[in-house]
Amino acid sequence: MSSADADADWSIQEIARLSGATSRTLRHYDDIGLLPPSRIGGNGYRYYDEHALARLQRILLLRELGLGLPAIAEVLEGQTSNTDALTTHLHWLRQEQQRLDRQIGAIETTIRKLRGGEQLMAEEMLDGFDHTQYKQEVEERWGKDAYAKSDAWWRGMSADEKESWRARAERLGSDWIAAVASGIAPDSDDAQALARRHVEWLASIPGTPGAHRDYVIGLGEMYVADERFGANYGGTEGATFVRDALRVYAEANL
Amino acid sequence: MSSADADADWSIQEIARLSGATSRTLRHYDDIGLLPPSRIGGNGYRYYDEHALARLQRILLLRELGLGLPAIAEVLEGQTSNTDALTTHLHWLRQEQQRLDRQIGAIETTIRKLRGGEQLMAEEMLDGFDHTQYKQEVEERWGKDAYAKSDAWWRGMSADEKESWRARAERLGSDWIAAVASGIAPDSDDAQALARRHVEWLASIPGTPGAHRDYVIGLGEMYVADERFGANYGGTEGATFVRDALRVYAEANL
DNA sequence: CTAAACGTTGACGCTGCGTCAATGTCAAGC
DNA sequence: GCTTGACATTGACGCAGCGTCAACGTTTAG
Repeated sequence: MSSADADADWSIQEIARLSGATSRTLRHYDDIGLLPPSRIGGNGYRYYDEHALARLQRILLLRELGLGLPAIAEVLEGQTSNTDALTTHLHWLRQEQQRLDRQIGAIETTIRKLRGGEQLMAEEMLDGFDHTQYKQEVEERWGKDAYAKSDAWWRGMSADEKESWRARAERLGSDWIAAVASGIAPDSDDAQALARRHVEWLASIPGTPGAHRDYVIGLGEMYVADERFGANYGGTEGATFVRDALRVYAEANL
Repeated sequence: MSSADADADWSIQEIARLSGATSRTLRHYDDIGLLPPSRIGGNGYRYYDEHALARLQRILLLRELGLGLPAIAEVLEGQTSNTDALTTHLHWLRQEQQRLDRQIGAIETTIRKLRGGEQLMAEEMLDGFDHTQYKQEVEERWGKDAYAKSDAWWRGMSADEKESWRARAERLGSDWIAAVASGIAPDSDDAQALARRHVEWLASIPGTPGAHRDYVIGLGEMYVADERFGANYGGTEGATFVRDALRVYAEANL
């Protein structure tokens, strides 16, 4: 009979799995009165029916939108309408976003200042390279004019082009940092995909050897050796990861 | 002698005022070992010298950029370089921003769905107006074709124009909500400036009476009476504030 | 009958202080 | 020498939303 289904209720773990919330969360919602169980067994166990499940779904939906539990409670009590609550919350989110915008701008400015100048990216890159132990090797292999060529390329760009290039470099750095944070290995598929992107990015800089095996490997070493470069990849730890990933990639594909 | 100045140190309240932090914050920084006082009196009082003050300034600077106290400690200990810490933090801020972006998008979508359709803004505005107690008065004064005209105006806009108009309306709503939250009075200068903006915005909609005294006042009443409009201003409370501000403005200027 | 799985009620932890509370100290004026 | 007010101290709770033990009953499958 279907009445058996209609009267059914579930244990705390069962709705936890049905809804995606944890049992701890459900007990918390009970504690603060947001979602009391529909029934409590003689053993103290909490049981929930489909009514409670529906209420839970609404709670989780609003929570995903970022509303606080008290605000959610007001909506469910009918004291506040959905649109009212969401509009208010939307406003607060916009404030937060502006705050982040300002912080990001301030940090970018600070980082650039710490580097000692805005347009030194390219100079630093090759200048830094020269500072490494690989200087001789590089000059022998790719010529002493590599620096000059790249410098001319950089100076030839418009401000917008420079900004776009910088943004691209930052996105790459951001992804490297995320990769490190996620705990994957340098030889994993994801890391190797990043390495490929990195090499393609390098190849887009004229005057450099580009996708050349020893150049890529040497560059990786430099990221670790020179803090100014490592900073783009989340510091020494990140730079080490990038170096290892690049080496694996270069030895396998270049 | 200048040596008297060089050896000076300050009480906790004094550096609090010098730095802008509160004394509670300073005691907290002492508790967690982030900024110990340079000297502790026999009475247990904390005293700070110019060295400690400089350290405090660095702390506050990094804190403004959003870094956590443990991260700041690492930087000051020299375990992490400035650029490393800032780059890592920058990455985390970007993640947060994307999260907010997604939430904002989801909420806007939800609100529009709740309203029952995207492009009903203008229709709702005048339709809702008609539903109020002011319908007769409005029709008598401004003619029955006001709705039709405005409807035609809205439908004549391109998608981009509509979006831009919607964004403008949302910014206005956002500012109203901020005004209410800040606790100012409806007849304050700031609120009246908003009212002016609001009226100018109204006047930009063809087919409406625009900056007409009774129209503006009646519209304000409608915001309170009809929840669909009040939602744009943070709910009933916000709508009431807008109504009062508009009335004051209209009676004084129109 | 037993072990595994699941249930319960506490209670601490995290971020960065704001905010009392209870109490001691110091400088200035009478 | 005493009072007063400003300033100092060390706790300790509170906030948002659960995660994470801990210590201990209950149900269920084998």
